[in-house]
Amino acid sequence: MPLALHCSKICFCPRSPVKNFVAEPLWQALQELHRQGMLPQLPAHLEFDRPKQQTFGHLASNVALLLSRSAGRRPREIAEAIASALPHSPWIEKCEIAGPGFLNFFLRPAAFQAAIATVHAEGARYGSQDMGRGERIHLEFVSANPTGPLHVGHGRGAAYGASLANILRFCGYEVFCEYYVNDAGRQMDILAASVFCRYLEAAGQALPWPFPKGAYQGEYVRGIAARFRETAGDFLLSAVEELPDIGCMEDGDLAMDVLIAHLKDRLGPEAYSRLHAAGLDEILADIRDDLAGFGVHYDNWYAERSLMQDGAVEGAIARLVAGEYTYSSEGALWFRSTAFGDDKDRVLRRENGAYTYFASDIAYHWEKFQRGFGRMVDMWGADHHGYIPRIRASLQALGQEESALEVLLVQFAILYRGEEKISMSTRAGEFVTLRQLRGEVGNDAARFFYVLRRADQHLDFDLELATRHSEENPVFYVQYAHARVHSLWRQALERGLSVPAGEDLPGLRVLEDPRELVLADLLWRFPEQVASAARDREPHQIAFYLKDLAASFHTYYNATRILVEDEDIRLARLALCRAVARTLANGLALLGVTAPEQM
RNA sequence: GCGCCUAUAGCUCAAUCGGAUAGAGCAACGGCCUUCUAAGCCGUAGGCUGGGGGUUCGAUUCCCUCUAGGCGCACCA
Repeated sequence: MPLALHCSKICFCPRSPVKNFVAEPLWQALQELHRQGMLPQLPAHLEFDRPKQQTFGHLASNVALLLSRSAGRRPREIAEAIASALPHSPWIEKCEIAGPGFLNFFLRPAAFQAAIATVHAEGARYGSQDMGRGERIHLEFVSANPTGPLHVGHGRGAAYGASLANILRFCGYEVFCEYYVNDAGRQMDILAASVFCRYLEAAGQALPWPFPKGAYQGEYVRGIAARFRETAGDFLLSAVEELPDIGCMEDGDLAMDVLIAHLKDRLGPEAYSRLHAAGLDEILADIRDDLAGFGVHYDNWYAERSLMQDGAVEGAIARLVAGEYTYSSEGALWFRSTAFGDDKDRVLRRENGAYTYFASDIAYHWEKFQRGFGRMVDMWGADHHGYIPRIRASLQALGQEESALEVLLVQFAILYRGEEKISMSTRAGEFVTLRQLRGEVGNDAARFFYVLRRADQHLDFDLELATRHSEENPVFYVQYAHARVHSLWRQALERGLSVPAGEDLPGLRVLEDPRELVLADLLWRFPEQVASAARDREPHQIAFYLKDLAASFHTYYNATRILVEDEDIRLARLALCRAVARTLANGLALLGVTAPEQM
């Protein structure tokens, strides 16, 4: 019977009582009217809205409005017929017709009491579901160049990606998180040259020109150079002879290229690669450690160089060539991306024979498909949005299902300290690192603040606010609600009052206060919210839900005495509070935020 | 110039693939601690959802246009 009960808004959560409580009687009524001939067509699925206004009930259906056309009758007329055809239900108090033809369902307290029982029964799994049905999904996020420590902009991508991974896993997807390491290419050479310059300084060798402005200016480069010199000795000094005079060069980028070419030539492949690795290895280790400390974990770190080494780049390009999507011009090999809607064609192999970043990225995405991922989600900085058309073009040219790639753009986080805006530039070495941020505001506040906005919105991150332990700080607001519940437990035990024991759920029929029902209604909503966040790839929905739930709890707590003498009432209220704490903890866990039992 | 994104209360942001009277927090104002944590609660005020047009039972949401911001337009990554 309920085959067609796929309700996109409610039935994402198979265990939501709503489906059984309202959808089934409604479906029966619709079928009855269908038999009677009033409704020639039935909807493919039922949807419910949660009305913003209490007078509109707990759940609303617009089915009468939708069927109006095919039935050739006015919506209200249909609504009235449906309402009178509804079978009796122990969960439904009444059904009203309102507005243009909405059916507003009012539920009995028993329905909400059942929701509380569900939370207890499912515990840490409450809110989880199988909408993903084990589908494999590849998540790539952060993937910052290993040319320096992560800064607060990367932190946003990290928090967003890790939270999204948690949410998708909770929804039954098999999630694979990967960090793409851009360890090949010019930026890494610039890092190597930067380390070289600092190395000379550490060795007491004066540079014949000022520290290049095209090099990485950050202090961390000095540290890397000093440690490299300790372990590797002075062997790099051979490259000092006949250093090119780049001091007089106007073009900083060109100057770096000249310096890099000199180093490669003078040191030879092996020594140069040691210099190259000195920066890369240390910075990558720092990034891994930083992310792990932030609660962000990857299943794999994928090296761009491995694509070069195992021929994946050549293989992918060969396919493009074979498909006649390429041409040669001005000594370079071009991909005809304009054939797939890109603004201009793109270089794959430069005049000097080196592959572009784009070429390895094509190979990388091709390789993801080879590994069997039917769906991949890339999280990129918003400044890379112009890159999307060419990647999509390459997927099409390679005959891949283009819709399998989702690109989520993460806007920059703009850092403030009160009114003061803190500007950042990696190259100039002026930035607040993620590590500094974590030290200053803590992991919990950082993780929560980062996902408090939609990813595609600019984020103003106020360090002052995040560190303030006050009512203005939403993360403490939510955590405090959780801690309060545990405080109740401690209080009860101290006073020798009985509390709900183990698996046994006390009778909940005494929970009839409107505030209690509102709370239970919110609990009920959690699985729906999780599903919605997963579908839209929007962790902020969880953060907002948690703020709502915490607010409702604080209201309830202030208005209602929990630890009363009457044991039936006390146990029932404690069970409700416990369910709130459980739900808060589950939600916070999805965001990588702790749920302290005491504050 | 072309393309993408954005525009909602004084500020920062929500609004469940189009729903009913657009919601929170902060800031402002007024209340609540001899009682379970005041890191809390209650109340008041605050809006032509940037302007205009279209689609329909119904638009903050979809389409067009204008305005104002952000970002991107490399043989960098």
